[in-house]
Amino acid sequence: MHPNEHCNCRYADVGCDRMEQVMDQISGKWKMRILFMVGAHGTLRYGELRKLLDGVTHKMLSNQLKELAADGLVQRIDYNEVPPRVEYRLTENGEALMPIFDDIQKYIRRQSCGDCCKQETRHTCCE
Amino acid sequence: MHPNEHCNCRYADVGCDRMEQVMDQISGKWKMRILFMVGAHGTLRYGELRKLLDGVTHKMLSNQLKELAADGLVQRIDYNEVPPRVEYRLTENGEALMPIFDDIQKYIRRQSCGDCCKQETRHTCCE
DNA sequence: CGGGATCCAATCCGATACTG
DNA sequence: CAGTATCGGATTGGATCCCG
Repeated sequence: MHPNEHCNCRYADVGCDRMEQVMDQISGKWKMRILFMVGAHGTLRYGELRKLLDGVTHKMLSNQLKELAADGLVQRIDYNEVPPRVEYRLTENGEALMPIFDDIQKYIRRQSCGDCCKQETRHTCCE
Repeated sequence: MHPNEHCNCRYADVGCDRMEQVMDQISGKWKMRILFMVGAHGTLRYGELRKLLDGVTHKMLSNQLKELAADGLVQRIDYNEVPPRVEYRLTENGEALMPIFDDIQKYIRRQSCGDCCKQETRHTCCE
């Protein structure tokens, strides 16, 4: 039985395999952080991304980037230079997931956001 | 240095702790699936939810539900009956995260979606 | 029926060392 | 600089049993 047949649920895609696939692709500790950071900056070198993602280890970042690239969400651009220079940016598909982060920001703004940010610079989510 | 100060990134909230907190709350293998399923159905008993989430174990579902409740995303309603009857629904905060799933569906629809759904019933994402 | 407790396997993940 | 390889601890997750 399709889950929608006997309930009044609001989404037609409950149980859709592709939904689960996408959720898998962006769950995990670092996936969303990486997508968000790369998407926000447009283009990032490996080392820059590593600095921006607080606490990520070398291993995790390279693994997660490899998975995101395999899933077609980020693009890896190797300039074949010495020393190496590699840039990451979102693919068209990856860009298409960015609205998720707009939603999360809207979600944050609708709540009281007193001390949500430790940094001195004020963020839009705190205004 | 705030990550936005010297780049042209599109989001003001890069590095915002609250963003990371929310990402943590919805990452993990089952969190998004649970939120999506409960949100889509409005109200679900524990056993119903368990049947709908393919492959979830007793332990995982109860653990993840407890975390989602502690994070204020789902509401647990215990009717104190024998045998027990417990219902779950989204809190106001949980509801506010639902647009994420609309985004994922839009994301799916913009791609070729040939055999993304095994079920016989056609889903909107396949049309 | 809706959990909690326990034991154990799988995997995740961090630290470190190494490479072109 | 941008990775890969390896080890080991921490965490996740499954199976089972128990309880009101």
